[in-house]
Amino acid sequence: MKSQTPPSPAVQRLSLYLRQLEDMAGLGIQKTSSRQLAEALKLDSAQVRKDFAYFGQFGRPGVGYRVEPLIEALRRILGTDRTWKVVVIGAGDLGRALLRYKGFLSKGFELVAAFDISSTKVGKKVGTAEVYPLEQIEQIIATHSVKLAVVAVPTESAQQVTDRLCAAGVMGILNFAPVILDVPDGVTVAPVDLAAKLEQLSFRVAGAQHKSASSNRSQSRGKS
Amino acid sequence: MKSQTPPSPAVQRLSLYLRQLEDMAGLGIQKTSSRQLAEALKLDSAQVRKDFAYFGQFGRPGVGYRVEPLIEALRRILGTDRTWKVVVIGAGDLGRALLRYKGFLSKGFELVAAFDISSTKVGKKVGTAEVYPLEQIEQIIATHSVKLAVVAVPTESAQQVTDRLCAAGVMGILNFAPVILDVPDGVTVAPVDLAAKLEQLSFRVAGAQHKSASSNRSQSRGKS
DNA sequence: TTTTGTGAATAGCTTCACAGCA
DNA sequence: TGCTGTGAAGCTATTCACAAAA
Repeated sequence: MKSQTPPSPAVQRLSLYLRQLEDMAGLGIQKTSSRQLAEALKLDSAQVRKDFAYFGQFGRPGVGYRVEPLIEALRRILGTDRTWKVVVIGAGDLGRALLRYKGFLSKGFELVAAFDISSTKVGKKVGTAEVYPLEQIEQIIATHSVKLAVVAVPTESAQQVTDRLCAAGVMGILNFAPVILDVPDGVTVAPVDLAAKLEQLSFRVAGAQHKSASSNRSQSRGKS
Repeated sequence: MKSQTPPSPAVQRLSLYLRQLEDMAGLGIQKTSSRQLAEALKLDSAQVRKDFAYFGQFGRPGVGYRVEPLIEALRRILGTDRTWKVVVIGAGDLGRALLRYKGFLSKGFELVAAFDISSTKVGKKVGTAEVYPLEQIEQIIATHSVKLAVVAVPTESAQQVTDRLCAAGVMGILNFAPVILDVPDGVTVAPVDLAAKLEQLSFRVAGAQHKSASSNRSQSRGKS
């Protein structure tokens, strides 16, 4: 029980472990092992054990891990043992696609409202959320105590929207705009740059062309 | 001119440098320095220099880097000095949002076709691409020599669609389905797991709650 | 046996610090 | 002086390998 600070790659893998364990639970599987998890996720089994060890002791030597308790533990660690309210800024194609995506709720994220500058979109319902005018960002974030937001606006308005979100109390931002957002200390940004992801693929594929000895194993990251 | 193999984090940052340089070029800026780039991207200036050094010598001591030549060099390295044809599998909300996104073309990616199982979507045009039935995947990939694909289908069909793509000659896959895809050697997968990204935010925000001494600087990474 | 948890060893990445060019 | 390119140092993360638990 040393409890060092967890490497951030380990925290990212926690999401993968959780997903895999949820899949297993759905199949009625009740126990598993670091080896089984490692195989499914293409990792080293020692890595699985070490990742868990940063957060506590969850397994039993000679036996392995019980699926359900481990799922609960990972959710507690990730903070998704409760439901987070999330707002989406920008009800363009991408924003609306996210609002309609069914997978967030079961993972602990409820999209409670969307915001858009265009009056043709305001008032419409997309998925389970209504689209509000930008003016109401502060009010709705405050009344719902929203801590997480998705930025899906054009690049030009991303920073100013972010400033308002931070001022209104948002602490985590999923950013789809291809720009590095400036945020105050304590606010976390998770960038999603799709063009950059394609560029990484381009690099690997173009690189694999000539030097046929591509060593790089990669379900690439994400770093990402 | 040692040309070690580039660390994969360095390759990811190449996309950031390129984006920043393109922004600069758009503003008419003709030269820059590792310090300037580092500041804009919140990195260390030595890191910027080292990242470039993996691929060659692009700057001049005492002067810095010329923006335009550096952009061209980075595009060549990333393989986006040409245009890649890309297909999108799945014309649901997300697939259609991607098909309508204007930002890919200028980055060197042309969405040439979409595929969907639903006959109500087949035949429609979304963005600049037409939606074809799944049966035509092999034929269209072959006739256009498509090397990159986006998987935006439900989790259950992601692996089988992937198998077909790989068999048809696709070498890089941007995967939005929350599952680890099995691919043959030489094929690269870039996963985009949005729920996992939100979980990372949840972890940071929930963690920052009690232990107010959050040390983790982070435009987090994703890695990914 | 099997499988965890973990110190020790290794590998990988980032930052330092400075020689050399402009 | 200002800035690059780069070995060396320092730090972080992964893998090894084994003692202890079941």
